[in-house]
Amino acid sequence: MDLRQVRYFIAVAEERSFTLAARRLNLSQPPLSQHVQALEAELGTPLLYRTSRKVELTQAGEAMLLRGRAILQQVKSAEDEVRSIGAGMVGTLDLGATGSILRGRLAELLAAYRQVAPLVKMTVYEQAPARQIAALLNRTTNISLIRGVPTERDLTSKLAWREEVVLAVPRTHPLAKRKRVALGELASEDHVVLDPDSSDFARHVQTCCVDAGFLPKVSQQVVDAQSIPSLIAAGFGVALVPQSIARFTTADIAFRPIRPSPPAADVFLVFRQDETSMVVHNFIKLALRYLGQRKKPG
Amino acid sequence: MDLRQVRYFIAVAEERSFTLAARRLNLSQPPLSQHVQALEAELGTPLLYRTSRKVELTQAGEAMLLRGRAILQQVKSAEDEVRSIGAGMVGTLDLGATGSILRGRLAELLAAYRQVAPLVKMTVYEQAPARQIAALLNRTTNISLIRGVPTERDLTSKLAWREEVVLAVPRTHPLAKRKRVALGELASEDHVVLDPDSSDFARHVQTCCVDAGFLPKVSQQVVDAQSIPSLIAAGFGVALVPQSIARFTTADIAFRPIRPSPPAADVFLVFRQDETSMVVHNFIKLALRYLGQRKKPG
DNA sequence: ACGATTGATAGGGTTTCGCTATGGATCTTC
DNA sequence: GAAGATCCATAGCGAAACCCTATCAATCGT
Repeated sequence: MDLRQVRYFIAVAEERSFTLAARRLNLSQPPLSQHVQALEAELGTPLLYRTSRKVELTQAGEAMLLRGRAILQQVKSAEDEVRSIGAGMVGTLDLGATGSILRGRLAELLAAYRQVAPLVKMTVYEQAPARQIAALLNRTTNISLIRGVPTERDLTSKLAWREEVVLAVPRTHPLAKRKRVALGELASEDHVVLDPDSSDFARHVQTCCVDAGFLPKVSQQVVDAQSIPSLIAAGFGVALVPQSIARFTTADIAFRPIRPSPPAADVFLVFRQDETSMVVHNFIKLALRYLGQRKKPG
Repeated sequence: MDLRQVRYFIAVAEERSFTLAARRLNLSQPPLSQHVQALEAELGTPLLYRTSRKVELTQAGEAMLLRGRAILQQVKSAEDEVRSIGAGMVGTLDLGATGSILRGRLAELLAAYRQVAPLVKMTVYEQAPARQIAALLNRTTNISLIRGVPTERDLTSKLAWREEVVLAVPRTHPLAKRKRVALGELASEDHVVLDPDSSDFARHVQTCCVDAGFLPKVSQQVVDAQSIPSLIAAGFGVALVPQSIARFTTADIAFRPIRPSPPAADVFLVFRQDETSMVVHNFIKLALRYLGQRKKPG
């Protein structure tokens, strides 16, 4: 059985006429007769009761009409679905990110993406960078956002955005009065730092300080970047934080740029090199375009 | 989209190889590649991720595989259904018959038919002959069993069976001692008769009696042939009944042949000349064959 | 490094497809 | 009531699709 035969038969059945159906199908009448005959021969039963004046459906024809419509509908539905998946507009997308990135700029990125591809089922896993790499490699996630490029050969990285390192101090602190601060001036301060085991940003900051000639004196170590502002406000000292953390600020805290500025903390989109999912590629394409448009968001 | 393309793609997807799939399809490998390419081009997305060493499904391919299987299954199911209907093994069959015929030989005929075509939904309407003709003409029923051929030009009749007219008398009646009885001998008897308005058999008997030179003296008129035996047993007189009524007999009654025998009451299968239902034609064919095999049932 | 295997591509013969022309049958119209 | 119109089926022909064999490019295994 051929879909063309089904389409042709349905046209004849609906028009109750070979001639009209042929017109509708942009076809001449003879091949239409032949195809319907072929279908009837294959099914071993007449589908149409023909007189030279009118065409009526047999019972088998009635059934064939209903079933044929259902088949064509299913075919169309399958085409649409496959096309959507192929275009990366339908499917699943599993992301990995650390809490600070997730609640920072990633949230706005995901919101923008959801507007473009609302049928994609997104899941975000909040995990430490090392776990994210592992998850990418064992195909638990498709994309990760991490600071720094992983060395694994199967992974590709693309720069998502750069975050300047800024100083967070209590408003009562002497440095709060300054317009900008040099990194070396923080050698004698108490520092609130993130856990370097789980935070690439913490390691980045540590490297910057070592390059500036000192090892920060740790008054408090935290796991979640969001807890830093309240600790600063409570007088635990100062902290070097990504610029984006400023969104979680309170009135008690001031943020000041570091000058000369240390290297920015770069956030990368990381994914498998052999990734086949069009959803993933589509997301990456849209994300880079979106992030490129607004390099410096509020 | 073409069913062949779908079949070919499914083979490749299942075998994870063009070469093996081509072998399974009794086809060489190049046209297989081309058909899959054509399908991918039409859907605007790759379905397979090919290296020169192995073939894997893309997400779109996974969806296409599932949908394709469903489509082929539905096609096969449709083919089976249409074929069955075309062979007259599935569908509906509405019959009309009078009570005596229905509870007589028709019951056994329907039982035999049900064994052959158990999927046919049968409905039997018990109605007077005139209503049966009307029901046939307005397509309420497909087939009727009536005595005598209707005159309507749109109807076709085929002899189903012939029923001899026999005499029913109480065992105490003088005629019960006879081996056979002539019709003329019944001129002076009291007769239990069916309603001639609703019974072709009653009219047939009446004609026979008139041909024999008398008009039966009616002691009692009934509508249902089944009530005759008990009335005979109760002494209401004699009755001329179809042979098949003997199955409802009791010990108090004797049946005797009429000699010389009057014309038999012929029962006909009647149906529309333009009937298209294969169920109907199949039933008629099977019924005539079945009835022909056992002309004289017990 | 070389042979074997896999999928893609090229070219040719056969089948299928769709078109025009025509036939047979019925309905409409004058 | 006969002629024309309409409808579906058939016949014959040119074009397109299809499937084949032969070959190429790339990768895997020895």
